[in-house]
Amino acid sequence: MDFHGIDLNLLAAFDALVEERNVTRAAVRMGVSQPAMSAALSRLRTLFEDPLFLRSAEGLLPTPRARDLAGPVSDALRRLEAALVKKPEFEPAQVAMDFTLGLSDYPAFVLLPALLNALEKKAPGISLSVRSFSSRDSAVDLLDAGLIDAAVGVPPTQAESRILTRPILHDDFVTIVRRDHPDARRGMSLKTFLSLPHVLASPEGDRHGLVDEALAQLGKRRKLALSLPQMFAVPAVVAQTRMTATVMKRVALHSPARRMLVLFPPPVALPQVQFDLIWHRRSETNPAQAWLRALIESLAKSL
DNA sequence: AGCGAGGGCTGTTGGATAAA
DNA sequence: TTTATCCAACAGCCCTCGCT
Repeated sequence: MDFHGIDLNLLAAFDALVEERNVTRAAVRMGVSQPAMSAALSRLRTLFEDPLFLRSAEGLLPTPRARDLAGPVSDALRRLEAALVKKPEFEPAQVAMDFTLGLSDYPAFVLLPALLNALEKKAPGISLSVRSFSSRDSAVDLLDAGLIDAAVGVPPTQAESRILTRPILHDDFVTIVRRDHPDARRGMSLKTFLSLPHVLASPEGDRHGLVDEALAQLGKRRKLALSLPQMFAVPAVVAQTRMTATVMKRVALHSPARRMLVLFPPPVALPQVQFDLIWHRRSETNPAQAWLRALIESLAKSL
């Protein structure tokens, strides 16, 4: 067997290029600079006497030679990794470390109490930092930059091979008004719903939400009196005004203003809201991060 | 065997340029 | 506009070689 001239790191670079189809992202994945990855690609081209990847509008396209090599190289690297890198057992009770999670408001509200209680019991040496994010794709940016270990939020708009997701939380909407509201004694009909001023919680400050989309399909519009980014302020506002709001059920049920509110099924059909656990492929096999993800998933299931 | 010098390789940053 | 590539200058590591 003659491996003369073949550097295993070059094969790892090739594997990263096959997966990412982009020199810059492959460089990030390998923990080297972009020029270094470009140089590695140049050495691979010399080694295999083939251009391997060609630039196109869709990114780097593998040549037939690169496609032939991709599977065997990937298999070989996985086998070598399994054989050579004996991963240490992760013992949560013994470690001292900090995890950073990206959480939008709702997952932070729903998950954090249970998560902190579980960490105190199972891993007292682990502390948490939380970074908030507003738009659905900024979680991906934070993961790409390595600023967070995982995120929980609405699924990213575009599927990316380097970003992994799993649905862990669902919730339904309810329409809320204050308990002694004179216009809602007989329930929440569509007519009543449309006659009341509405509060909309929107992280991006939009004045158009899922309710407005559902109403538009019926050819209807509601009166929006207030749009605010603080989702958890909405029940308190509704409890002390004649406004109504349509919010996720847990937001209403766990609000301090819960006793002053009455909850109705929304008079328009609204989809269930889904929140995903989101993480980067590079942390897929990290024992500590895998343990944290499994813990978050099991806690979400038990809610 | 141990040491130091020299050279090659590969990495970095910073900048320029070409191509999609 | 974004991304890939190339270049220059420099740094660190490792191997080879010659010497003791």
